[in-house]
Amino acid sequence: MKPCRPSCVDSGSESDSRDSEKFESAMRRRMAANARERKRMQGLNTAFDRLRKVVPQWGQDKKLSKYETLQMALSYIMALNRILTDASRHVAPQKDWLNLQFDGLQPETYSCFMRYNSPVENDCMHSSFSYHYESL
DNA sequence: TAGGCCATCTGGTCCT
DNA sequence: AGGACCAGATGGCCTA
Repeated sequence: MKPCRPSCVDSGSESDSRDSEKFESAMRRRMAANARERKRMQGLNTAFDRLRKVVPQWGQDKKLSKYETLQMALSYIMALNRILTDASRHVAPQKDWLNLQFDGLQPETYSCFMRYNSPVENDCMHSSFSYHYESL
C-alpha cells in the first residue's frame, strides 16, 4: 500500500467535516476500485487456467507461465489450422467442410495432439509446433 | 543472491 | 459520476 499523498491529509480547517467526508468517500471509491480490479484479474487468471487445460503441455510438470500459455495457444491453433487446410487440400477435396471433420480427420491425424501428456508425443509435437518451450 | 513470475495497488484514460 | 481496462510500480515467493 502506497502512502497517502500530502494533499489528501486532513488540513484541520473549519471545513474539517466536509474534507473528512470527501476523504472517506475517495477512500471508499479507491477500495471499491481495488476490489473490482482484483476480481477482474482473478477472472483473467481463471481464463488462463482454462486455456492451460486445453493447450498441449508435453511432459511439462511445471505450470506454463501466462506468456508461455499464450505462445503455446497460438502455435496450437496454427497447427490445427494447418491440419484442416492440408486435409481439405489432399484428403477429400470434393467433400464439404462438415464431412471433413469426420472423414478427413481420422484419429491418427490428430492423435499426436491428444497424447500430449505422454513422453512419446514429443517428436510429433516438435514437428507440428513452431513454439518450443525450451527456446524461451 | 539475482532473475523470473505473480498479485496487488494505483492513477490515467475511455466509455456509458 | 462511476465502472472497465490498462500499464507502471512495488513487494513477495520460488528456483537455479
